[in-house]
Amino acid sequence: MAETQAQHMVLAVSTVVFSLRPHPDTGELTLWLPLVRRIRRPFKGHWALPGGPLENSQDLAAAAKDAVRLSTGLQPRHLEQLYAFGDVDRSPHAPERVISIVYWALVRQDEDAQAVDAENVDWYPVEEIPGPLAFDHDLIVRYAVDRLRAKVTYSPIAHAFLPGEFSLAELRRVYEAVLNRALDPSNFRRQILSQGTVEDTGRRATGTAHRPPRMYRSAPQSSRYALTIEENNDPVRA
Amino acid sequence: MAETQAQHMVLAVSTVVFSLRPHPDTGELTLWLPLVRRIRRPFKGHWALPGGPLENSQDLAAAAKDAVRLSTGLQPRHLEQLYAFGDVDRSPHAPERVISIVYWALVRQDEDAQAVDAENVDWYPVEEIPGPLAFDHDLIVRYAVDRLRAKVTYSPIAHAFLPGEFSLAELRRVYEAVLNRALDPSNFRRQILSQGTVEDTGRRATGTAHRPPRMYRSAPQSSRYALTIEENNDPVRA
DNA sequence: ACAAAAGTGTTATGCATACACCCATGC
DNA sequence: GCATGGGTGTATGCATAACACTTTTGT
Repeated sequence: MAETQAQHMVLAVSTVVFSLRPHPDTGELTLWLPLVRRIRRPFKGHWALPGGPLENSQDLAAAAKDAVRLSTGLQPRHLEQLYAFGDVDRSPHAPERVISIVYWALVRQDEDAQAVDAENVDWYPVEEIPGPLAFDHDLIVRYAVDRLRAKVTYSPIAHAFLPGEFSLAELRRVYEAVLNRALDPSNFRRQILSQGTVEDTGRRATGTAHRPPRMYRSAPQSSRYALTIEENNDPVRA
Repeated sequence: MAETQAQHMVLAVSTVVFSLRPHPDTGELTLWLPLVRRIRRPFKGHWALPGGPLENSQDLAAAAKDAVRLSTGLQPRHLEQLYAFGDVDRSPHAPERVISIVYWALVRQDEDAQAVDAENVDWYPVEEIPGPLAFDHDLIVRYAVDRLRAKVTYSPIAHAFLPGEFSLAELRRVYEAVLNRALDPSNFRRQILSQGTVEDTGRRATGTAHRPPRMYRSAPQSSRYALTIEENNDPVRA
């Protein structure tokens, strides 16, 4: 059975990598992601998600992390499995059937500034993807954005975009960029503080043109699950 | 690369199948699932989730559905991808590395009564699994139960356990069985009716030993997504 | 009549939203 | 002083929960 499989299937791992950068026109913070221009068939010349075939000795998450590192030189601060895509007809012009296990990742805003893009890699705002992408990657990107937007509302993943210390206004701007809508500063403050997901460092920012804000750090999680270093919600052994 | 993969990996699809049956001791409705006793190494003699290697011409969901049909003769009324498990060390004594894409499914209570279990298949209450299961299937079952419990609170999947027409008390008992706690009948009624996920058939049940309840059917979904026949929430093409 | 479950009404509580207003700093 | 964003206080509406109460059937 394994032999039959082997000749006609490839198992690949890809990653949708999110970062926050100002929009070139409006200057507003928005979601960006890196794409890789394909240099071979099928879909030669189209843009695609970073990824590649799964190596035999690699865990799935490790392969997803490698996709980030190899395309951008960055280390993801949050990594989580999105979905496995494996319809028989999803790679129409490919020699083999491709099953893709897709992850999504967040990178820190300050680290993103030092991104070293590999050959044929470019970043795009999620609303301005140079489509159609290769394979079913348009669908995957849309799904990943939906998941990120949903998850940010009930989980403290937004912290993963920020450095170790941040003001609540910075955190709010992250939420606003992800959700693409303005949030009330005072209510946002109360909600975040009541969650207990951040703690006051006692320090304040300096050099602002106005009242200096308190700086916070993200608090150690008190989930009933043991969390992995990426703070994802994968099923874990107790 | 594909050749290297081929010799050492197998891609399998398994399904966690949930049904509702009375508990043998208490008589209370609880979650059950079918397990398959392994007749070959590795984990010979242990119980495992229904499933098998992915056929080349099969979509992932079709393979998951086949796992249900071949083990129990049943047709799932809800089918949804759970997670892809692929750690290098998850199949320690197997000749090859196994990557499993796992689905979870719900079967209707009335159809379950006609289940025809295959050889070496038996059902167990989810809280009384004859563990340890093969591979990492204990972990998978626990994760699937968590997902079901979470999803039932914000999605009308519970309907999938019930036949075309049902009373709100029957629906409530489904929720109570899944969540494993009692729910206030009056508040439950209001919540369900305000969601608009059920509609009154105009008929009433007969032969009850008390006031006959109205019968409802599940209402057509008005999601912004096109839904598949299984009513899952997989990413779909617009 | 009584038991049992269906179904309605009322109230309390907590959370999200909206928004008025004060605070502290650089210029 | 004034502009700017940080930060606090308060009223309102909505969803949930708790529970008293009425209705309708079979026995």
